[in-house]
Amino acid sequence: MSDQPPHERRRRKGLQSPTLSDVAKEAGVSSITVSRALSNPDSVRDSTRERVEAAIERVGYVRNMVAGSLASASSHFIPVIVPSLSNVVFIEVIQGLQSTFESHGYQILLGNTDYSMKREEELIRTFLGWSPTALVTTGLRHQPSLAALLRRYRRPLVEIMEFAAPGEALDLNVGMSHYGAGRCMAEHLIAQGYRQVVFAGTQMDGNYRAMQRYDGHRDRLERADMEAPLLAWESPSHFDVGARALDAVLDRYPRCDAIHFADDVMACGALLHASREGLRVPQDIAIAGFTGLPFGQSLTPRLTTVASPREAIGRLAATQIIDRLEGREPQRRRIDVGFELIRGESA
Amino acid sequence: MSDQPPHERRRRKGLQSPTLSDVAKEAGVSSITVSRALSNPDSVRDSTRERVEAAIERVGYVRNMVAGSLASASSHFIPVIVPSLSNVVFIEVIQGLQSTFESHGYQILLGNTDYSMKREEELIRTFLGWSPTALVTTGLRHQPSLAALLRRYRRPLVEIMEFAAPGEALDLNVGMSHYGAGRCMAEHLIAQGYRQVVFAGTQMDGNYRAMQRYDGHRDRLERADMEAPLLAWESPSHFDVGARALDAVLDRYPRCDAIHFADDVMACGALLHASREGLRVPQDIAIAGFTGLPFGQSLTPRLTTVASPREAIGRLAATQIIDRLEGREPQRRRIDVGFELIRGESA
DNA sequence: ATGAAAGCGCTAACAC
DNA sequence: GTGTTAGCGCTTTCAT
Repeated sequence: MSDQPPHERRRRKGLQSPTLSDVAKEAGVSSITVSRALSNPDSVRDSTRERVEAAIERVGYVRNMVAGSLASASSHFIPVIVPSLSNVVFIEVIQGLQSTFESHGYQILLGNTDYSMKREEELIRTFLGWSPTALVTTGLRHQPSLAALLRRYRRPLVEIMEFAAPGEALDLNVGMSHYGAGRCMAEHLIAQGYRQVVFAGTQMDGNYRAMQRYDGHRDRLERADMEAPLLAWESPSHFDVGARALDAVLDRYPRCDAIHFADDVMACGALLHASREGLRVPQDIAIAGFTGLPFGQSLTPRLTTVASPREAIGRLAATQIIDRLEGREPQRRRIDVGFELIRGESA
Repeated sequence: MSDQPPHERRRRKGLQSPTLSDVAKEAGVSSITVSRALSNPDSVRDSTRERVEAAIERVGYVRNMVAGSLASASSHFIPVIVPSLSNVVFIEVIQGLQSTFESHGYQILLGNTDYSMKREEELIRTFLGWSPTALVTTGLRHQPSLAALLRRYRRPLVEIMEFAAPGEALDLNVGMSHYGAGRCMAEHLIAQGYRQVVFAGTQMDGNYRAMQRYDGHRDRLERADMEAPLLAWESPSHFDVGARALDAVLDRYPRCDAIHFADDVMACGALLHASREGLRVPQDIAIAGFTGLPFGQSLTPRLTTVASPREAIGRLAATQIIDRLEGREPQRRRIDVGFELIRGESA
């Protein structure tokens, strides 16, 4: 087609940046050869590749990734859906994913659900329009319509943070047992001799992994014939909330001797507040957390907590995906990254 | 393969998901009408739009953003280049950007330079291949070849974190004076009567904004006929580094009465270490930081620091871009977000 | 190892 | 307000 009158006749906004065929002309080859020299250098002769590279340099070619993705029906994008960016945990997971993906040429598309499953579905539906290479999402619970969609998805999909029961995950899975973590800490508190333990957390409805930790905590306590009161706040976790939680617990449960917090931020807030108020930890009140953030370990007393391998979750999830993409079916489709009890002096 | 005789004959992997023209057929209109109903609903008649929407629903259409971006030579991607993801500061900036962009339908592409200008150039060159709508990058210093490239870039570009001198920024700019922040704290320390102040920071070469703060600090001290020794570490900022810095300063500068840290993380590490070691702050040694992180304000004594409006930088940068994209030229091309001295009890 | 042709699915441009 | 046509710049397919 294109009955070009004299010469050059790009109808649209073209003529801005040089294209593959500009490079091809410059190098005296066809554009497909340039394409190959770029995406699979070994498939062209050395001398050809060198000429192409020189031509690219000369014309100042920048590869158009959008066109490439359309033609190949696959971008190098990998959406990563997390429930929050205010929580360091997810930042560290993202770092683990990012560093691994980056070295393989994949680019993360970040989606933040604010703990809303509805938002998760919207985000994923939008991202699917970008022909993503793979998908990473947080948790095992999704809206039924999204779950149905994802079951039909034919590319690698990893659900992170929680360890799935056999058959529970949609595809790949990297995570830990939050129920187990909660139970583990409860076990420790019982062993330390605490008899009246309150669990305190924030946004326990949306953040159902915190609720799983509570479940583990409660089940273990009930097995020891102890009650397991729960105090929950609506605001996101913050030092201040931890401080207020400490006051509230002391007020409402005067005989309470230990608080099991749903996360380290609250726990540290409480720890610092206790020291300001002249309360001795753990003698007057014991404090335990979850996550294993560095600054809990810099405080005096050091925070007793359960540490989760956050960056490892990111790295392993990325590795699972890359294995699959490179044709090596991952050895294990589900990976339990485990957790570790850190015995500080606070509980 | 697939030498499909008469009709239907999608040569490639097609036939997976429905396309615009499938929807068009279903709705009994042309595909451009469907396109318009999607991108500019007001440009089609209500009844048409409703029929289109119903058709979309029926065939389960997912819009192909890649094809759209190719045809319009513009994606809805906005690359955001930051030097680090381990530093909360940039996380908060990203949150500010993300929340604003998201509500306008733009998607961030995150790039992490690890404080390398070379890496910055590589990242931006790659991202340009995605036909980004705009660009956000950190700082005013770039490799000359990148600066040249960016000067030719014809879409909104914001350089964040530092406030530029007139004519210094490439296009738009949102930031603060780091020199001024360093000087401000030095001023405060002098006014408090400290006579031997050491500046301590990490990665002062790559992180030249920390060096600007040191410059402001040094200039102010020298004006008061004081020396301004600098202690620098290569490792990234961390509580431990702050603790070690405290030891090192006490060892090498026995008469030192105040330490001005390049950031709050180090400063808090030092503060906690001091309390472990039984040093009184500020009587034995005063400690000052920079950033204004919440947990510095939860410690006892509270950290004296200079707070930077991090999320505001993100929001304002995003707003600048959106104004420009929507045809409203921003009132000010450079925005100084300023900083604030927080007087804790630590210095 | 290289090339020619045919789209990928959408939107810009220009009718009507 | 809606349709027709011609690409956007690349990669797939098939041939040599």
